[in-house]
Amino acid sequence: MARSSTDILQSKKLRVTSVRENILTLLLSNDRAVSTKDIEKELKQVDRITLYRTLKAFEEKGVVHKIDDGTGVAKYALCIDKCDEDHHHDDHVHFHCNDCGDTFCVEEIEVPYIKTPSKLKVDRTSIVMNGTCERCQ
Amino acid sequence: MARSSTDILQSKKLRVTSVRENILTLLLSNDRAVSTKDIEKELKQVDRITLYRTLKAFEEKGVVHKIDDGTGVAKYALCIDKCDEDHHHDDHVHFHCNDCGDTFCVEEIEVPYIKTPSKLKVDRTSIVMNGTCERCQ
DNA sequence: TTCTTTTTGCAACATCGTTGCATTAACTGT
DNA sequence: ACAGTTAATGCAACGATGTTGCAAAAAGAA
Repeated sequence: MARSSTDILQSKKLRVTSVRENILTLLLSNDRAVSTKDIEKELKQVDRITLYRTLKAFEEKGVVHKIDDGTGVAKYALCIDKCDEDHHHDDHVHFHCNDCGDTFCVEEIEVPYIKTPSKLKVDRTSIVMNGTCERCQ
Repeated sequence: MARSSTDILQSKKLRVTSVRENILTLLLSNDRAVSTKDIEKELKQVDRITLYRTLKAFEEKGVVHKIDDGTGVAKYALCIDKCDEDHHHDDHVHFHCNDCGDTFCVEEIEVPYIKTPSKLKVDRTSIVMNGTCERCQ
């Protein structure tokens, strides 16, 4: 049950650096998915390229998962503990609010089984919902 | 039941130009969704900017719908006759083959009803499946 | 502390998409 | 068929997102 940024990095065998700790701390304090722009705005000293590479490293190690909410900019959210480098637990629905623009994971809903034509071999199903979130109604 | 590119343009009150007819003809002859790059490759004389604007116009009039299959590049597919400028019939699943890279609409499957936390007001649900298509197995 | 490996930051580049503006082509009414 | 209006096209320039190569700096191991 890693909860501090340092713990998470060490448990995933990632070098503990201040950049990584800062990014991870920001992710820990957000329940919504954040974009690279969000992070750049918060952590002004972080180099853009480093940020991309850090997030890629996090993704590969199962620390975060990347969310494509249809807005065209990638967003990232912390993986819950089930994630590792082999398997991402992002089988939940992602919700994007058209008002505030926030995107977050809806852990309550599992991706349902959808019957597909037998000719197709389905590996992954991703569901994005658009609408209005609780705060914006 | 508009089937020729000219018919489609006229029925949607879009000016009939050779660029539009060429793009539309290409879309008509493809069952898979095509990217701007695909179109540029086929129709070399078409200006990139014109292409983007044409596709945007088509989208607004309900001639095509834009598909985000998670690869980062937008793809377009002809709307079936139900589409108009107010409502897009893209409530079907989109399937992206990881082998050949093709993306297409799976008209057979309607987007199922998914029970959501009552706090969320859902306007739209989009489902993208990843896997292997019939030809690639 | 020293050595090795990774990370960082810079520059430069690639791709996707948009905006402004002048030119050209398509439609409208007569 | 023609002139006038409106919309589409093509060019240049720009913006946002993301990547690669390389040298300097920092982390971890001995």
